[in-house]
Amino acid sequence: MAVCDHEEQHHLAAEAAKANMPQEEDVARVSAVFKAISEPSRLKILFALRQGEMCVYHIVEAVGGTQSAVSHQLRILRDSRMIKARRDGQNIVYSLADEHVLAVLELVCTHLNCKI
Amino acid sequence: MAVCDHEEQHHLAAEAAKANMPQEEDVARVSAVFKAISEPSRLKILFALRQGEMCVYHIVEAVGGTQSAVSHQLRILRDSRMIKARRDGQNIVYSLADEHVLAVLELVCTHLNCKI
DNA sequence: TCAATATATGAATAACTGTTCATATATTAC
DNA sequence: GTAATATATGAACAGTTATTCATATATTGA
Repeated sequence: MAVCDHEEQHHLAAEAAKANMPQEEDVARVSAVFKAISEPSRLKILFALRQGEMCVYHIVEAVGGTQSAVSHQLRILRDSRMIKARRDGQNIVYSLADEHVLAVLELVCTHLNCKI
Repeated sequence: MAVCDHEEQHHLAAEAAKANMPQEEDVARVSAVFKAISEPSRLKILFALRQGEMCVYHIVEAVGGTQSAVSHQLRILRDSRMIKARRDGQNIVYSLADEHVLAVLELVCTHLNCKI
């Protein structure tokens, strides 16, 4: 019956895990954030915006790629609330949504021991 | 010539962004970490392991799905160093790799204002 | 050695995602 | 109003990824 040498301990952990598992909806929300910042091209946009707000033209200049591709990526980052946008005349000016964004990036970079 | 009303400011930011952009390799490493924890099924495994180490059988019990699917996900999490494994007799016992893993999860949950 | 159990893995398929291209919308200047 | 500029978006295609199924490996106990 025992499936492993730690049946009692692991079973309790599994029960606790089920009891404390976040709701599907919250898992999906967290997942969406990580997915948004998991593409290299989107990561580069976030790294670029560390320097301050920029309009699309200059983001393209900073990260490369086509205007269309960057614009699609900006939408995904915006939908997942990692960046915010404001219109300024003909331009849309983007910036990081809040201090959490940089904090997450820095935490992972620390974890990986890579300087950014 | 000016592409936006903040040409000077944005151009400087873009130049700084290019100068401070992490190397492709580092972007890829950071990207890989976020990708690893961006799938709902893998996120659930991490949430489950908050309760302590568990063998595969009990992880399956905690998060659902088939043994094979969970095993594939465990490999991805392991390859990206989010979890670690040790053999214990017939079982492989998994646990979170270090305190950074939970810290990142909690940071994002705080950002989203969802309790986990 | 053999059987039983726990876990891992390769291949195939289905679903998802990023980019490109063409085009649409919005703002400004005339 | 029209032209020019900045940005966004829909569709299509290509590349990627998660799951399933079948099977392989590793450990234990007999």
